[in-house]
Amino acid sequence: MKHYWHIILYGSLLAVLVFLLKWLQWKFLVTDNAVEIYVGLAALLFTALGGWLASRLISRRVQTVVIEKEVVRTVAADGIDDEARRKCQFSAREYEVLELLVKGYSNAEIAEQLFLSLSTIKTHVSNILFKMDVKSRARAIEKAKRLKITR
Amino acid sequence: MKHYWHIILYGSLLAVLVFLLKWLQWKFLVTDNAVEIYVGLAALLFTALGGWLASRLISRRVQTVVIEKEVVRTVAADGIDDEARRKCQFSAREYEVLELLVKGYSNAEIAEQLFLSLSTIKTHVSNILFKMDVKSRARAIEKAKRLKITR
DNA sequence: CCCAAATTCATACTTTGGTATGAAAGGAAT
DNA sequence: ATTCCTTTCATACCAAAGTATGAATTTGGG
Repeated sequence: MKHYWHIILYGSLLAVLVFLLKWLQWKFLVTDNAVEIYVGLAALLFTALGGWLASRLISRRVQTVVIEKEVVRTVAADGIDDEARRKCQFSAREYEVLELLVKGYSNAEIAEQLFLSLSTIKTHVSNILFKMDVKSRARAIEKAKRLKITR
Repeated sequence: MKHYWHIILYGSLLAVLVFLLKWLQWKFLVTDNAVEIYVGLAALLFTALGGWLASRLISRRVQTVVIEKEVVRTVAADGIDDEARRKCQFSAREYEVLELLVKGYSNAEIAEQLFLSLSTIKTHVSNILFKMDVKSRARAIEKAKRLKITR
């Protein structure tokens, strides 16, 4: 709606390029295989143009999804600690451990399910608690459920 | 990495179109202004191609954003399942302890808040875990939240 | 009043949780 | 190639959780 300038810009570029091509044709038509050159050139140019155009138009879709991001902000307004969220950038493994931890599994059970040693789970859990800024798995469970960190 | 076919397909299409344009040129070059026609045609074709290509390549980003959508939906109204709680037969005090336990508080913190000794809390917690048929406070928290026993 | 249940507290003990530290191996980015 | 991050594991140590048992006090109902 408010992006008419896209079409205008595209039309203008089209016109300019057509004139450019006309000029190229007038200058190089004396040689035969010059045609392929500027056709290929035009193809590349317009492919790039189409790609740029599509990327601009698709970026609008991303912005539409960003509206759903604002719903996240709404949750943040309801009590999500943005600073905590940034600190909570879990690694892939840590998130796996967290999912089981939140289900109430003990370290030994998590180790068994992920085929890892108890030491490894202890390390992961310790790092998770640090990243979540809590001092016990009980608080981690409560916080994770409250902030909807896991499903 | 595993999308080499994109480039291959693009190259093939480019070749085909160049040959097509060559044929158009051979057929319509007798007339002068036919040049603008197939140049415009080529422009449109390659613009569309570029757009399609870009849309295919960019479609991934949109999916990445959608993941954050799942974090959003949270505002579900949560009520207490009285029946689930009655099945556990908690005493008044036990329920008080349970409410704090589910919030992730440690035994010491619960004792402090209820003005009771640590021993008393341990007794209550132990009885709560027995009544809930779980073996750790972590599982108790998970179960209580899943069955909506507390607020 | 008496009984049963609830509440409180303690002591001792075992298990689990959590921290600190170090180290080794593999992957990815510069 | 080197550096950084992740993942893995180990050992040691301290704190917290959980169990078992016993006991004193309170409370509500028959």
